[in-house]
Amino acid sequence: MPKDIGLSDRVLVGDCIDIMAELPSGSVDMVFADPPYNLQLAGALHRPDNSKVDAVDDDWDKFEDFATYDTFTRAWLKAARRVLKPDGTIWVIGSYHNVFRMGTALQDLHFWLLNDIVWRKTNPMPNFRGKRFTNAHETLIWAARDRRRRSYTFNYEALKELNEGLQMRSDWTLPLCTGAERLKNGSGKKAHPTQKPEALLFRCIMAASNPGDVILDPFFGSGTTGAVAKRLGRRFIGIERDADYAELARKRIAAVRPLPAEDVAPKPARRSEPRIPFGILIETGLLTPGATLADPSGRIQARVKADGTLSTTGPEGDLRGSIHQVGAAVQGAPSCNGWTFWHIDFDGKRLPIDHLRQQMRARMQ
Amino acid sequence: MPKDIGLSDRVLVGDCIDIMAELPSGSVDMVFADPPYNLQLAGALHRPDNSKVDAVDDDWDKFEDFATYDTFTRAWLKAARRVLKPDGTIWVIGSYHNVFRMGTALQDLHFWLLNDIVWRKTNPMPNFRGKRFTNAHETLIWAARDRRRRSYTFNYEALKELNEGLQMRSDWTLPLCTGAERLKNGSGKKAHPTQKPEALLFRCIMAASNPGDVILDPFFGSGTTGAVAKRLGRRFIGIERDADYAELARKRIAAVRPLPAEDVAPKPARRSEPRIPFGILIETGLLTPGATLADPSGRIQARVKADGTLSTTGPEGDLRGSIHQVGAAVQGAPSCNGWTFWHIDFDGKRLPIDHLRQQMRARMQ
DNA sequence: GCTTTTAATGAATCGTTCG
DNA sequence: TCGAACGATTCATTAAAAG
Repeated sequence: MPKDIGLSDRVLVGDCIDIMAELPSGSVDMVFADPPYNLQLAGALHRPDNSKVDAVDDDWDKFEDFATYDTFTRAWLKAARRVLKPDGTIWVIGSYHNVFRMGTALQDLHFWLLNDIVWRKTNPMPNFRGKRFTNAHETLIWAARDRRRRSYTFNYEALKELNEGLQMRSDWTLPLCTGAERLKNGSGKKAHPTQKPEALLFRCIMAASNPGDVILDPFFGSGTTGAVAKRLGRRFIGIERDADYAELARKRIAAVRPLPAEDVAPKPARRSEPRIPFGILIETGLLTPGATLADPSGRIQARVKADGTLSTTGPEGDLRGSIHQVGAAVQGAPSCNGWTFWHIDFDGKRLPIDHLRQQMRARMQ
Repeated sequence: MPKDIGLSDRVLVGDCIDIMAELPSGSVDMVFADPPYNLQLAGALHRPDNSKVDAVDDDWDKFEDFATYDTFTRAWLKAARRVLKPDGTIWVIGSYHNVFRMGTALQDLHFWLLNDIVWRKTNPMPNFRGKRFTNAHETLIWAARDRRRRSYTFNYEALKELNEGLQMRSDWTLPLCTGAERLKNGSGKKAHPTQKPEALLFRCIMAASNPGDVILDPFFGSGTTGAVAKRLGRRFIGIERDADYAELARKRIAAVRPLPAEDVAPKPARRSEPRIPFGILIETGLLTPGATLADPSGRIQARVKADGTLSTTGPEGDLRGSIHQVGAAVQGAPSCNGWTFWHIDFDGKRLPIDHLRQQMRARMQ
């Protein structure tokens, strides 16, 4: 146990660069940092139902330009590196707005990148204007303080167990922090704009620290890092600029009870079969655009398009849409399972395209 | 069709920075780039059974330090930006070794990031030493040439169809390029170390280009970009430093047959349909002055005037204006699509007036 | 009490055309 | 070039309200 025990399990209020400068060097086992993302939002965004999106437009996320953001990033990373033990590791989380600048800064400051981890959100906010891909993930970078030191903590076996006996991969599928876990203020609104789910911190802390280790979070916010650290028997140092958030975090953590590790194992992953979009059969070449599909009798035919739609001529004119939509339309039925309705001739046999879906599932195992 | 047709559908051998300098500026619709990853492997890597992993250790992947890699990256990105049309977009792909430096360079060169995309590999190479998470993904960055230009190509509807009616997300699950698709040399070994799956290029090209567009790949390698571009009715310019790889790509692409044009046209977006002024419905008798329109619930009503305006009594007095203006006002919303907001009773059903617009469009064919 | 509908919301760099 | 007008656009969850 280090002697600086007095500093741990506390939330310090102030600028993280200043406060880290006061901490003894080489005293921290792991850093988790969720800094401002520098979102650069232009105007208000409305949903199709005309409601306004509650965006992150706080002052703490505003930077004049990339150079200002880089200066800030390098300053706190440098301070964090001094405080880390030689065998320590750091986690940072960000989106495409800032994560490339953080990754570059980490490499320039001689951190050694171990992995980039993708947090796949099961329930992200959609892209309301249809102008981009749904931004459905955030990126974490996990890095060692030094290239040379190879004795950093990585609880390989524990993570493998968490993943049902398979090596934990670099993509983690987890829901957003919503519902009862999301801290609310008096009026029922979210108390902090960017509260992270505890499951995310659980996995980072479980992977890269041991019970009794000291974990530093320089952008403590609502205190998720502290809550999970306490629950998993780790110590923590939180730094937060906003006194109200710091107080919120203190109260939250005070209510947390440390638990034996076996009681906090996450829910096992769902075993359901993965959904296979029809389009992937085309993208991977199992089906060719222009191919002809037919109903079980062979009387109704339709043509496969490159975008995964079918086209055919129905009683009321041209039809184009998904395998399910066109299948329903040609039958005059309210709905249709296109996977079992549409068939393709293969080796002289007429097989449902569900057969191709099974092949695809096997490939994607 | 542009006049520089002579340059497209060719594989040029040489340094991509030199060759791009010879191309006319603003002549390319989309760039796809899979540059060297700067892997920095310390020594040979062995599997648990002591077999050696066939890692990427070619000379083209060796850079002395980050500064050298950055200089190279900025030089080819700058050249690519000059060659791009003002509304063009660029895709780059990389791993954590180099993608942060590419993202930073893109931002510094005033590209405007649109998405980062995660390619989740269904069958990644495991981590043999158990010292890190299985590196199971690579990252693509999709960026517009300019922040201002918002008319870049994004075939939203086509991508949505490829994903069975749901918005395409920023995480794509696709298998590695293996089996018959993987090009082999005479002795049965892989002909190129980093051949990308055609399914990956299919999605990029389908999303961000139209048939006939020119797609430039400055690190052509085995020519996956060219093969998929040709198949989807796009033109391409490939640049490859290694004459043997260029020849491999030429032969590969020569065997590709373009799909029929009708099969590769993306599903058209609604905004590309001809504009119908509301007043035409009245002029042509589809709607009669004096008719009553209502909101979806039927609670709010308005009266159609002969000049194509609506009039109603709102909470703050009489309102009169376009279907959009009045719709916004009665909802207290900043804007409103009057076509979908206002309904009319027809054969006992309440239908949006967009239904009448569809009839009008059909008549005007 | 139970089921069905409706409403709310999440780190968002989210438009195009015409006069 | 700029302002005004047109009009295109959402998924998974949770929770409250309605039946």
